[in-house]
Formats: sequence, structure tokens, C-alpha cells
Amino acid sequence: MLFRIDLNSPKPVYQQVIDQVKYAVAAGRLRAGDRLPAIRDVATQTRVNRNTVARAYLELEREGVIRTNAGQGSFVRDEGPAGVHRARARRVLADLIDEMLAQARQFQMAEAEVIALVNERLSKVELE
Amino acid sequence: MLFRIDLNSPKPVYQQVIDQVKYAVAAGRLRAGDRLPAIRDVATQTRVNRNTVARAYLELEREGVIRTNAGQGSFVRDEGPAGVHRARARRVLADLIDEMLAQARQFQMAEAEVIALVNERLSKVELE
DNA sequence: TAGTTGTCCTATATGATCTAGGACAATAGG
DNA sequence: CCTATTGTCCTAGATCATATAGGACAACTA
Repeated sequence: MLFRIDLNSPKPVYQQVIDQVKYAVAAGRLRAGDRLPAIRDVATQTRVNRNTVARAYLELEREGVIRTNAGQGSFVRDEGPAGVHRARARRVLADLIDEMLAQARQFQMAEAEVIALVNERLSKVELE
Repeated sequence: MLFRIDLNSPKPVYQQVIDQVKYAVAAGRLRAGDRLPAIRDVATQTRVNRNTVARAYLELEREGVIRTNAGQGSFVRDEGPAGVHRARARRVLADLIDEMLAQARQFQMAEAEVIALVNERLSKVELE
């Protein structure tokens, strides 16, 4: 696992670390039990203060993505029963979609136009 | 035109004003030539400092959404030949869609599953 | 025992955001 | 001409999030 930090990004550094870990886990590049690099190592390599990296790891643990123990390091957690997370994921995504559709209605966009736009973005985003 | 400002939102107040004007224009609630409320009036009604509102109006003028003259006020600009407002609406919606797709990717959802979910919500939301 | 690791702590710096209010030119309407 | 309105410009300060800096310590490993 290596991090790419952009100091000029509007996104905070600690958030970039969080997102990159989450993405790596979702993409399968990091699997349950895999160890994350040590906070101080990440800090050195990315030239970021160690407290900033620690903040990211702390948040990741609070969200249940990793487990961490002093002296050992931080490790990707087991997923647990897949069905539960799956249902919750669907609910979260449905809310986002509803919000998007509400905006489309405000713009008086036709249904076909919205679908076309979704497909257009899908082809660009390269899902999975 | 009236504004709804949420001081607890992570989105800056001036950005909320900008977005609400843009959305109103894109949705057709504000049309070319329509006058925006005076900066000081908006500030009073929303209990926001007048400089904050002025910053939003300034940004809207720089983006070509409105034209403004001291002593007169601010007015929605003509669209021009290209359908600028329409294009802006598409961009706003594309951003929302991208955000949604990013979340879907985090959830490791297949493309087909996302599309199915969009269609499911579409049929419930009754677009237009 | 010595080194690694995560954690906690205080202190400081910076930038964005927001507030506060003074001052002024352009405009509109008597 | 006079007055009120409107947008604009200015300085000043408060607050918050982010990030840096480094000291200290407990848990763990070899």
C-alpha cells in the first residue's frame, strides 16, 4: 500500500488517506488481515506530519474499516456477514439517487435525458 | 427569490447563495432580466453579513450568471445562443451522478445493479 | 532490553469563512 | 439639487479546520 498525496487538492490530506484505504479495500487490493504501513512510515514517505496520518487511521478504525493495536500496527478488518452491509449500501445509494433525481426534476429534465447522463458518466467513471 | 441558509451546513454560506441562484436559473424560476433581491435585503432576511452575500453576487457576476450595476441592482443575464444555463444544469447533475457512482464503487456494486437501482427510484420518484 | 508502533498531549501556523462597520460612486425618484 | 438605494471597496478581528512540530508514554515484538 502506498499513498499518493496532493497537497494542492481541496480535499484535506487526512481525507485523501482515508479514501485511498477505503478504495483499496473495496477494489480488493487490500484484504482482511492485510497490514497497513506504519503511521510514521507513511508520514515520512508522503512528507506529511505523523499526526495527520494518525488522524486518518483513527477515523478508519472508528468506521470499522481497520483494527489497530499499539506495538503491532493496523490491519484491515473482516467484513462480517455480507448481507447486512449490502442492504445498508443499497439504502445509502438509494438516498443519493433520490437526491439526484430531485435535482433533475428542479431542472425540468426529461427522464430520458437523466438516464442518458447517468450512462455517460458510468462509461467515464469505469465502475470496478 | 428567497434564500434558505443553513449555518450548520458544511457548505459555506456564500456558496449556498451561489448554488441557489444557479439552481433557480437552471430550473426556470429565475429568468433573464429578473432582478435579484438587494444584497442588504438578503443579508437582513437571512441574518448573514452583507459582505458574505456580496461575495456570492460578485462570484455570480464573474461566472456570467448575473449582471450588476450600483444603484440599480443585480439581474439575471441573457442565456446567449449556446443555452448556457442548460449546460450548467447538466454539469451540476453530472457532479451529483459522479458522487453517487463513487459511492457505488466504494460499495463494490456492479454496474448493472446501479442502473437497476436508478430505474427503480425513477419509477417511484415520478420525474415530470 | 531495545526498538517499533499507536496514542496522547501541548503549542503554533495558516487559510477559509464570516462578522463588523466605515466610506464612496452610481443610480433612481422626487 | 437632494435623498435614499444599491453595489463596491476597505480595514479589522473572530472562529474554525487543517496541518505541522515535537515530547512523552503504554503496548507489543524480537
